[in-house]
Amino acid sequence: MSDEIYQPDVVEAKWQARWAEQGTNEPDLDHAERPFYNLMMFPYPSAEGLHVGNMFAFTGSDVYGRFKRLQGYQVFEPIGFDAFGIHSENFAIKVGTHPARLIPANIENFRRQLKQIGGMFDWRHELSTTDPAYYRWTQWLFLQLFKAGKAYKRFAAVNWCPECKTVLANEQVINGFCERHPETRVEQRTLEQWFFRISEYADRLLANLDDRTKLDWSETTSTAQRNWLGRSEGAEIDFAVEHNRVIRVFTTRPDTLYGATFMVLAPEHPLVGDLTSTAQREAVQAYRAVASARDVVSRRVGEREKTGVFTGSFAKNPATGRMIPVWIADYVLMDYGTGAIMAVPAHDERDREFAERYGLSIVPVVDDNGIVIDSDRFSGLTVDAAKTAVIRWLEQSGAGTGVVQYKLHDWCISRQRYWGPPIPMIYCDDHGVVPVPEADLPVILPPIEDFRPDDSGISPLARHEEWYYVPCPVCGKRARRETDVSDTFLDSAWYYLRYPSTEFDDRPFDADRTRRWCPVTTYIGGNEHAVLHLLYSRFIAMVLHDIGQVQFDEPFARFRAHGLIVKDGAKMSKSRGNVVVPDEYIARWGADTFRMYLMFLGPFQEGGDFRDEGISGPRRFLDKVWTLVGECVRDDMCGGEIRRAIVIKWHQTVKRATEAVEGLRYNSAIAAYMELVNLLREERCSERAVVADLVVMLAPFAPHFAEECWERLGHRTSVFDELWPEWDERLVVEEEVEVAVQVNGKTRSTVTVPRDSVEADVAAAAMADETTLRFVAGKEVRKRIYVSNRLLNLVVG
RNA sequence: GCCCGAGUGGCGGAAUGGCAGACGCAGCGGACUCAAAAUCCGCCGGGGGCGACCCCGUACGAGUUCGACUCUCGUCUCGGGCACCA
Repeated sequence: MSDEIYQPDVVEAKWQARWAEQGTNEPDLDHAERPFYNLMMFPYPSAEGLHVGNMFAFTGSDVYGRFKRLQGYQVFEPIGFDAFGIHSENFAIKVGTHPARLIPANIENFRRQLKQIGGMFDWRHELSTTDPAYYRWTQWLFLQLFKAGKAYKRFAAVNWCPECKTVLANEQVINGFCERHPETRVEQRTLEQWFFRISEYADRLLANLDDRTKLDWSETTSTAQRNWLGRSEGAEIDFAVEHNRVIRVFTTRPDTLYGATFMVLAPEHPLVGDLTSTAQREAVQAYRAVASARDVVSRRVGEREKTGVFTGSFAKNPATGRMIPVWIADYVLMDYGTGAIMAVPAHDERDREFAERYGLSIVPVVDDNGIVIDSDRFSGLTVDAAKTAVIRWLEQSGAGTGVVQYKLHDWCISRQRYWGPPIPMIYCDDHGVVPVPEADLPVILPPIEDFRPDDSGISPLARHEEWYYVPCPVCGKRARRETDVSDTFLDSAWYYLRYPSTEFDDRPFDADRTRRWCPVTTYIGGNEHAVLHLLYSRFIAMVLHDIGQVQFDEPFARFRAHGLIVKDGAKMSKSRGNVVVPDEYIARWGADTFRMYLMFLGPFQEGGDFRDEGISGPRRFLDKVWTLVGECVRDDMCGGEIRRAIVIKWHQTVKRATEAVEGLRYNSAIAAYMELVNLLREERCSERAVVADLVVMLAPFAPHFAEECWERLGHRTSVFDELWPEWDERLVVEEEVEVAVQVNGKTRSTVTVPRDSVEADVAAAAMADETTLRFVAGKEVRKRIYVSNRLLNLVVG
């Protein structure tokens, strides 16, 4: 190979092969003394392959992992494929190829691309969620939750597309219509489905967000989780109705109880039937029919016009003693609070709109200053004081209690689909719901060809009798399998636990391995998973902790959300047609240049704009370093004494780069390297010690390039067996510094003084400076502010 | 509507409250070349001055401070998330 010309393709092929041969990226998982688990979100292997956004995310995480390795950690950086799920299945249906045939080809392509960009992946521990050796344990996980009482079955509303003949996820419903059939209105159906009791964990999921020892996360991500958990403090209050029944409501405004002039129940509320008078029966039934026909999505976010129907019944306001009418309306949701509200039209916009439409009375009970009025003994209190006082009164009188509500709902994990792990449950006429014995796992997903969903509302698996019928594990009589598969988010809720233990086929995760490597040291991923994936993973870890399976209850000690790559001002997406395919850039410029460019275009946590022109800069930079290394090898040009300015810049660069990389400000680290190289070139210096440090610091960004340079410098071992350089704080500042001289806060001049000069000396130098004097002449210096080695401000007047 | 995040040259962006625009891209001028590419040297926020230099400038308006891109309050714009959550 020519030493003079940098040929990325040759260099990259050489080092990728050598890393594989020598196991460079394979830490000793059983004996690592400084283990560092560097995790990135595993991709869904689409047919299109990895795009620039994926490459950006993976490279940024890889840079950090390589940096930690150079700091002396044993870094485990695994990768895998999130290959089950509705995306893969829908794509398979669209192109008419079975997903089991489609996915391996996609994975093969992803694997090629991931190797191509030079990630520090430990390929011994690759996994795919579709592998029976993996989903066996996903099913095992379900059984542990079932045994712990954290999984249960109940009826719940789902979106149903009559054209697709299947259940849709909420994201697949666009304004009440099917994503794939824009003319077909989505309906609501009620099916019996499996749920996990995540809402039991709401307070713990919330509390840990504030515990930095367990959870050091991007603020945007923890804020998103806080909002999603949706904690509200308030009260549950009972309103008496006829026949000794009560309507229980939840409110965050117990202070407005005296202003509650009517009640509203969700149309599905179980008391509606009993409360409906004969005269109103027909209207109520019609309204309920309309509400239940509407899909789940538009029921929530569709047109906001408030509609409702009077039930014919009245309830007694426990504070005023007045009888108030009970209505039903679909703006009240059955799955939040108690499914019933006390309406306070004077102080709630929705209630006001409803009251105005139907001519219901509006009674203000809070004045403009936030003081409660017309509320008996609570009048005159502030809103906050009244909340407390009303709750105390409710509790004393037995009419209600103070409660905390969360928006978080239990996690529905049933999918009436094919491409997922079958839920490992069996239904027996005599023994009811029976879990599949753990020894019988995995319940293999049968390789059926008619995997498309049909009209029945049950999974395609139900059509296959040879699979569907199974002996009851208890009595051996003919029983039926659960035909739903589990949510993809269950696959990804525990994959980090599997990675260190992929070679064990008799346990999901080895206890020693898990203790050594978990929780994950640093997790980097997209904020689109701020709630679902990251929340579900936390919940699963808590359950596993509580049943004694793992020692931690938070899976990701540190999480950082990376930014988005945009193109032409818009997020990259297929529909916009602005997706950039990385392969051609890598072929033209080399993987290292591509990595450098991605890391240079903006702060990693903010993302940036992908522009073709920008990529030549990092390539020119690498070419310069290549030349510098060549010069260093031939003739270590300023060997002996290095110029002072270079020593200073060298130490500054180490400092800046160390701090920038640790803070994921990769663009700043690269800029620092460029400045150092520019100076070395100006000074015609290729001092060996400086060049060697530069190559090491460059290694996380341009790993193949750095390895090659390291070898050219005469080394036989991998550059990743080196240690990241350290700086000497005393050598970060020049012996002579230029201090800015301000007059009344405006910079007017500079003076050069010895480093760490005292204020009086700097002031003397300033008063000898001609430019400064022009602004000070004839005026009295009333005050001086001195910032050591930086600035002197003279306040004159 | 609510909650985050962000507004700095032609562009991407840099600045523990201390010389705004580092670094890179693009552009302009020059060197080398028969020529082009590559490479190298120089210029590169706006305005004024022959010049040393001066004035203005970090979305907008106030404030705190000796000093504000940075902190506080308000306004506007963009991006993202949540959303009939009582």
